[in-house]
Amino acid sequence: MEKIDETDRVLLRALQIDGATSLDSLAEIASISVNTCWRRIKRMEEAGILSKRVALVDPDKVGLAQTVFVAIRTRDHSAAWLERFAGAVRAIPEVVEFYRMAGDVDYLLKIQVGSVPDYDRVYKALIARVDLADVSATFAMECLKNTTELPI
Amino acid sequence: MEKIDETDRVLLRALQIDGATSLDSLAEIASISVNTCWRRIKRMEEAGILSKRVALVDPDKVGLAQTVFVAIRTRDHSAAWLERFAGAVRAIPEVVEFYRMAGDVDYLLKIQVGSVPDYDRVYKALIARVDLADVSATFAMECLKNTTELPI
DNA sequence: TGTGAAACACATATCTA
DNA sequence: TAGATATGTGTTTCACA
Repeated sequence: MEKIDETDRVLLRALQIDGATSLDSLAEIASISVNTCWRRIKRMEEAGILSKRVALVDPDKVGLAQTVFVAIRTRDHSAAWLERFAGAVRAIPEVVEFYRMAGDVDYLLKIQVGSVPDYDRVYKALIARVDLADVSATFAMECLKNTTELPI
Repeated sequence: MEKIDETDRVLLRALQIDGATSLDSLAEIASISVNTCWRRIKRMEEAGILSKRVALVDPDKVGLAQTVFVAIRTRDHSAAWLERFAGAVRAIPEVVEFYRMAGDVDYLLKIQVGSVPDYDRVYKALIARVDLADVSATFAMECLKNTTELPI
């Protein structure tokens, strides 16, 4: 693991808020030269600390305001089954997050769709592909916070 | 609501994957001139469809690999209480997502920390600020997918 | 919509402390 | 290891046709 000092953290915080911040501004914020700043960012990109730059799209504005959390219990716990299951779920673009959990729920999915009927289509696609013991959906009524900023 | 055509969608898809894609490439992908491309993107930025450009940081590489989902039930359901509660929760940087839910869980938080003891500190900070009926945490063992790309 | 030019930003080299 | 300076190239932004 690459080590990160406080200056790196300052850069990461700024880039998490605005990924288009210029090198000039970043150098000023971190009180280092533009040159050093460029080298640090390049290093963090190469180390995979800064994984990518993306544009964020407002879900409301494109008709994808419905967030659904889906808790899944499975029958089969073999490695081969998991691999098949994980592949199938990852391939569904509406599934934006997907975790294997501790506790009595085996997997948790976060699904982003436009409406409840849209969710139903994703649900059907899901159960058509793999055999699941229990699938239970909970709908979000309101998004109070959703950030890509990690607490660095 | 601004209307979005298929060309806009092509641009959004490309920018969701790589927010640093040059206007030249975007224009080529969408088969439009650089100029038109620039104007479309500007329009979508102004309309808030493209909400921001950010750099994504790999949680593993900065020691924030532990994701915790916290289901909360409340005693008080007044608007004033909700406002106070929402403000307090939003201000906690470890809380990266926060939803008001339908069903028997009132709120769901996604918390990003480095370890279980770190989560405990966030938990204590949370219950110190607001009175909650029931708080139950579930830990993620493995992240199988986590994307900012909406299924546009 | 398209052209083009000015302004800006990036990536790298070289030299210095 | 970090900073100053210089420079060719690429990119964005915008006025005008």
